[in-house]
Amino acid sequence: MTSLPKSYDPKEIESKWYKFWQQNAFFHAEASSDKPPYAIVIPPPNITGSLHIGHALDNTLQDCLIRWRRMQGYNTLWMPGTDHAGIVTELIMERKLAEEGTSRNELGREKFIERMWQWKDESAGYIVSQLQKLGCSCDWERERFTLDEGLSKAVRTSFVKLYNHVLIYRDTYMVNWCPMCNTAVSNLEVEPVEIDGHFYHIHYPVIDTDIVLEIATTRPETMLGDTAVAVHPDDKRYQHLIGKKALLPLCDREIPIIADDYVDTDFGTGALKVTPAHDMNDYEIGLRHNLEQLTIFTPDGSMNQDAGDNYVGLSRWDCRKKVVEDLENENYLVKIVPHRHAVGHHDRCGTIVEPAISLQWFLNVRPLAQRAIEATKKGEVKFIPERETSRFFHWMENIEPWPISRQRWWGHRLPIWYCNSCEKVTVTMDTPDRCECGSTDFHQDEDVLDTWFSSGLWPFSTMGWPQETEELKTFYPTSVLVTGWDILFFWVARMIMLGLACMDEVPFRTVYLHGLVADGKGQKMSKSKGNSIDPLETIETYGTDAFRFALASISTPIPYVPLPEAQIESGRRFANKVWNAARFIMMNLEKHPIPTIDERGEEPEPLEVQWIKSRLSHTIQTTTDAMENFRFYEVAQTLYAFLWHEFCDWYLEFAKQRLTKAEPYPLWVAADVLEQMMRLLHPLMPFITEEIWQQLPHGANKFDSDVNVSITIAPYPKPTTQNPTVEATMASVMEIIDNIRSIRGELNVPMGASVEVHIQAPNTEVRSRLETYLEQYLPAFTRVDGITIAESLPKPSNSAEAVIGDLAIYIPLAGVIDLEAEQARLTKRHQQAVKDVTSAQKTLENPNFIERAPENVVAQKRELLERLLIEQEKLERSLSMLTSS
RNA sequence: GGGCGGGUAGCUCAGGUGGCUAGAGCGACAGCCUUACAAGCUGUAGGUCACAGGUUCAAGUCCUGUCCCGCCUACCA
Repeated sequence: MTSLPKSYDPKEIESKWYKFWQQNAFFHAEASSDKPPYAIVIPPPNITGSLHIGHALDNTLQDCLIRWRRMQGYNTLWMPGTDHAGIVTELIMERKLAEEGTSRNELGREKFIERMWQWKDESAGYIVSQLQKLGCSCDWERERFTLDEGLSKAVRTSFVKLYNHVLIYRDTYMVNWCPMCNTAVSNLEVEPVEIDGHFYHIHYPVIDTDIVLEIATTRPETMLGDTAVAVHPDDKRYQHLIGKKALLPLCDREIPIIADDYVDTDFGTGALKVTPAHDMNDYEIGLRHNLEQLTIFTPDGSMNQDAGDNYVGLSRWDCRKKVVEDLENENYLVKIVPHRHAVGHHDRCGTIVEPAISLQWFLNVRPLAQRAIEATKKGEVKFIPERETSRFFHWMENIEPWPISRQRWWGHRLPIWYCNSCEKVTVTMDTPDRCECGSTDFHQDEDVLDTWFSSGLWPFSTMGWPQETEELKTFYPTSVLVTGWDILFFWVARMIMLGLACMDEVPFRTVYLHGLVADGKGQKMSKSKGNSIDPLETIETYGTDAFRFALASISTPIPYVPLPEAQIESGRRFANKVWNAARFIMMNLEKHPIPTIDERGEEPEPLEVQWIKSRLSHTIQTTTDAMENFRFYEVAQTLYAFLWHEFCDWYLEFAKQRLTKAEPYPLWVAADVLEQMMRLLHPLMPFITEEIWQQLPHGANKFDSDVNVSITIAPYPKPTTQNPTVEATMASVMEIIDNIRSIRGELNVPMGASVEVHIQAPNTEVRSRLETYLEQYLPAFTRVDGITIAESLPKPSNSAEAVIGDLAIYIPLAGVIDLEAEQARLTKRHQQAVKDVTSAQKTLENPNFIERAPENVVAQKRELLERLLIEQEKLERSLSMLTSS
């Protein structure tokens, strides 16, 4: 008896094979090789993080590509690694510290970083082991971490290089400031969220007049930092006030009334309070009019001394309340109206960001973006789906300087030193020895780099840059980058820019941007929404292969791919189906072992063998094309349909039938087809395919001995011949079987009951084919009591009938047949036939169609109509017979 | 305000350059433990392809407009 259990149990099998693969270093890429290179760098997950559904999809697809190319004989490198993920990771640590009753500031920089490394060391293996559970065939010997020595050197090297090209500079500018994280962030990290706020209308009295100006603001507390009121120069209502001064309520400060085009006369009251230190637009107005920039917030988002004695120390929100109260008490508040508007939130911590003026380091990305655009236009990088290209261009064309310094500790410290004597700035790889002024006393910049800076170097820093390594020569530019469309700007764009800047070459040839996993309702899965599937739990319940197959199945080009539980169940059922097909074949192979090639005689190829080979070839072709075009859902669907509905539903039934007649050859072919299917399926379902593949017969009678070590390095199947004639013949046989089954089903013939089948086949050639094949095949699918095939034969009384073109199939059902049911059945078929005939006739009656449509289309239509007319006529005749009898 | 994606069976989705009688999975219904598989087998039902025009011999597919849904993006305080 075979060792395969009745149901597929993934647990043991999965851990067994992953170890085997690793021990044999199948995933290791050669730094140089005769094989063509194929490389993917992993989007590095957070070192302290755990596998979420987005990772699962992303890495499954990458693994599919990598395994597929490896089998195709490429020298494949899947470069793995992790990211230090600056701000998020620090935030989590800070939460931990708070629980311990301490804080980052209490610990101090050195101790804090020590803790971070400790935590990193503790958790580093976690995410890696999860990726391995998922089956990822990464080259783990090359694993990298963004804070590694090598990668840190890459960061410093690129920084110095960019600085020397005057692309990195320091500037005082308005940036988005997170009061929670106490750092500047880039505008990409700011997520605008629509919130229900208010419009506060406030009176600003104009000095030396009785006039009051009414301004409207959503942030009344910022008035404490107002240094002007602006109106549009053409606004008749306010023109006469330009040049006068307004009295700022609560502050007793006189501020100028200025004219600026920026002001929209139709919005609000048309009078704009100007807070140059706390609003991007006001900042620019301030620069134009040389206004004072009055900062009223502290870095942690409360009011500073300049907000005035009444407000100092209050939080932004408490201050707002108090300002509104005070305005009301002093009769400056006109009204408060509800107003919905977008407010920027820090995407890492959710805090409302504060535009603030600060001294930061910037990377001038404009020239880099220009190069990236040109390279893309030249086709050096291709985006899939193509629509992403326009999103990429749009962002690149409107790009702004990137603030790269972060007032944090966990990350790459800026390689910038300030002389303690003369203030001179030195940017070098390591601490400078001495300053121009002769001093040897320096201090390094306190800030670290935006995490995305080091991620931007990932495709080459992981391969040893700035050294000129063999890996870089072999694998750069990499082949594909696979990630979600949501980080096109964050990461992909930066990699392209930095790749061009540092390597003079784009980092990858193709960018495949997949959708984001959504729940059954189409909502993006996320931990915060609580609608997320836990990949590890899913793997535990369904098995990795089932999960991976489900993920591949949903990978259509739409932006949000729904992953309902049922999809994963479907994956599991499929795995089980695969398992049982293999089980069936192997059980029978024990009884009918495959002879070696020498022992084997010339076997005649029965129709079904020719058919399955042709279908397999077709499947290989479709699957390969789909893989080449990143159509993973099509790969999954094609393999599912072939394996289940052609191989299992039909071919194995044929093979069974042959076995009853002691004809094992089709079974041997089944083993061969299964073996090839395992290879086709391997990129999607690595574990079960390895298990089955290993159990299939190997050796002289089957495969080359040097590739039979593992399916991971077995060749990906290539299409052979396809045989349309055989396929057509088989299709007609199948159609007859389908019709007989349908009649039995609809007329409630019990499973066990045998029926006679009479077939009228006027065409000689068709008749002889049917005589050959039906005898062989029919018993495999339905119980028959004898088959009669003739050029013309009478319809037996009390028989059911099916019509296929000029064929008529009669099944005598004396005593069983329900005449009414049969009449209903035929009537329905007839109605459909009439409908189809009418539609075909309409087309063919149109002279323009005959004239202008391609010949083959016209011919096809004619054939169709002919066939439909015959069917219609036959059905009519049968119906009239039925009603008259 | 711009731009993109979507609206096809009860649900979730396929339907590259227009051309066989519009498909799949899941679900529903009916019947089956037919010794590979009940995570299975067999059969059945279910669609005026969002709407309105247009181009064409031919439109789910191309064009225009409209209506919904989602997303990206923008300095309207």
